Order: sequence, then structure tokens, then C-alpha cells
Amino acid sequence: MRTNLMNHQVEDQMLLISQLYPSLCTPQLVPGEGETKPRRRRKKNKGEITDVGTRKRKLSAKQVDLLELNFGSEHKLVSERKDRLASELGLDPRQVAVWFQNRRARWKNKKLEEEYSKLKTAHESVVVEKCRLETEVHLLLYLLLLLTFLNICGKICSLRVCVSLILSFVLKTSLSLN
Amino acid sequence: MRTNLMNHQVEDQMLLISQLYPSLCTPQLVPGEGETKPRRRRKKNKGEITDVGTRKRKLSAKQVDLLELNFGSEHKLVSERKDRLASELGLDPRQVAVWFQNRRARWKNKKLEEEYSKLKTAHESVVVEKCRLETEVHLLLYLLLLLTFLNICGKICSLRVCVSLILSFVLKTSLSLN
DNA sequence: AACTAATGAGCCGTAACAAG
DNA sequence: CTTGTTACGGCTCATTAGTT
Repeated sequence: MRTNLMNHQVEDQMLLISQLYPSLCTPQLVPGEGETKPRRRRKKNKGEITDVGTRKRKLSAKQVDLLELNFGSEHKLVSERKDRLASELGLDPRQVAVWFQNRRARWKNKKLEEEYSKLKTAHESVVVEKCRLETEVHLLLYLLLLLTFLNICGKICSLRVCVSLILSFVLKTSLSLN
Repeated sequence: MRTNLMNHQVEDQMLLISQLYPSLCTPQLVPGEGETKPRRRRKKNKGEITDVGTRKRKLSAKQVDLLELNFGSEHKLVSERKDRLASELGLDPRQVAVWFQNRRARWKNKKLEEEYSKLKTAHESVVVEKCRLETEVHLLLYLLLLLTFLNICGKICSLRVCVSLILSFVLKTSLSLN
């Protein structure tokens, strides 16, 4: 709750104040008075010296709105539209052109930022999927190993069965021969 | 930042400004009476673009070099160093502070760009690896299928061998019994 | 001690300009 | 026009210092 509440409409009042009490705006230039205690309660309007020279450096919200509207429909600016806008807004055509230039630059930067965040999310999702695939590969390798092992075991068992069968056959025949 | 304040004063303060920063004072600021909005150094359409002596809007290469040197050693700026730099460069301390602020902003943007390109390369490599893993998964699935098939075939063959063995055994015994 | 206003410094957004 | 640079206004935060 400070001077930041004083916005566009208050500027004129501040201007009036600064005109009525010009000494308030230049306290540092005359610091020799009242050195005893009154250090506090210096003019609080120090931040916005909306003097005659500095008036309206920033465009008003209404002007910006209209400019944004026009920018939304078309980023480029032909001189015809520029002049029309300038007269509508009460601005210098040069100011309108500069505003559009800066706006385009800002838009470009914002675009880049968007690209960055998009790329970031895409990257993260791809990383997640890569991890998933890695675990899948590990699982599949394990399965492959297991299956091979089982295959070998099966072969061994089959071999054992065959061997036992052959042995029993041989035994039986030798016994029967005896 | 009292000088910042004085920058916003009315015409009677302009004398002070010009005394403090004669090289920076733009002459069109002094007669700032009829200008409604555009207060700032504005004179591009005036005939006296050629008074280079009073202009000096851009810092000289030498000044920028020294500033860059100092920025390289330390991005932050304590008031002591700021004042020293300002006196060394013949600049307003406010200008030095502003320059460092802008330089930090530029550095930040550059950093972001670097981050972007780094992220991009990382993203691309991860995408490549993901594709590799996908083909690997496909290959492993194929191998798994093949091995399972071979396993089944092997079992069938083993079964056939066993059956033939058993059959021959039965035949032999029956023959020997006969 | 708690409260509160003033102040200083930093960051952000942006106007204006300059150079290319 | 685009890109880069200088400067300013507004905001936040931490610190300081007068008031209660």
C-alpha cells in the first residue's frame, strides 16, 4: 500500500501536488533544514515525479488495449493503418511504429520461450518413455535368459530320460540274454 | 539515486543536469514545454542530428570495454565499485547501474538461449536412443517368439525320440520274449 | 519492542532510439 | 524492417530509522 497505487488517473493530482509543493520534490537539494528530528515523513510521492516533462511516458491502458487489438489482427503495419491508429490514439505515428516494432520483438521472444517450454515437456516425456523402454529391454533380456535356461534344462531332462531309457533297455536285454 | 530524481525535474533542474552530465544532456530536453507525450530524447526528425558532441547516446567502445571487464569479474555492483567505475568512465553512477542491470538481463537471455540449444541436442540424442531401444525391443520380442517356437519343437522332437525309443524297447523285449 | 514510513537496490517490462 | 542498446517506470524486497 504505497505509492504504487497511484496510477494513471492520479498522475494529474500528483502533478498538481508537485506544482503546489515543488520543494517536496527536491528534498535532497536542500537538506540543510530541519536537521533535528523530522527525518521521517518525507514526501512519499518521490517515486512518480510526473512533471511536465515526463508526462505519460507509458501509454495508457486504453491505448495499449487498442494497439494490442490491432496487433492481434495483424503484426505488420502499413503506413495507412499506422496513421489511422495514431490519430485514434492521439499518438505520434512514429510512436505507433515503434510500438509495433517493439511488440514484434517481444512477441518473438515470447515465442522462443514457448518453444523452450514445449521442448522441455517433450523432452521430459521422451525421457520417461526411454526409461520405460529400458526396463522393458531388461525384462525381455531376463525372459530370454530364463527361456534359454529352461530350454537347456528341458533338453537335459530329455537327454536324461533317453539315457535312462537306453540304460534300462540295455540292462533288460543283457539280463534277458543272461 | 538522487541524480535519478533530478533527471525528472522541470526545466530549472536541467541546468543542474547539464552541469553534472554535460555530455549526456540532450538539448531537446531543455525546451520540453509543448511536448505532450514524447518527452524522451527525441530528435530524430530534427535537423541537428549532427551535433555529435552533445549527443553521445551510446557509450564509447572504451567505456563498454571497461564495463565488460568489470562485469566479467563480478556481475553484481556494490555502490563503492559503481562510484569508482562512474568516475573512471566519466559517467553518471546511475548510468553504470543501469548498464549493469541491462547487462545482467542480456546475460540472462543468452544463458536461456544456451540452455535451449543444450536441451535441444539432449532431446535429439534421447530421441535417437529411444528409437534404438524400440527396435531393440522389437528384436527381443522376435527372438523370444523364435525361442519359444524352437523350445516347443525341441520338446516335440524329444517326445518323438522318447516314443521311438520306447517303441523299439517294447519291440525288442517282445521279440526276445518270443 | 513493535510498527511504520522512507530508502536503496534489483528485476521486469517497455519506450525510444541506433545500427545493420 | 530487425536487432541491439540505453534509459525509465513500476514493483518487490531488505534495511534503516522515526514513532508509539
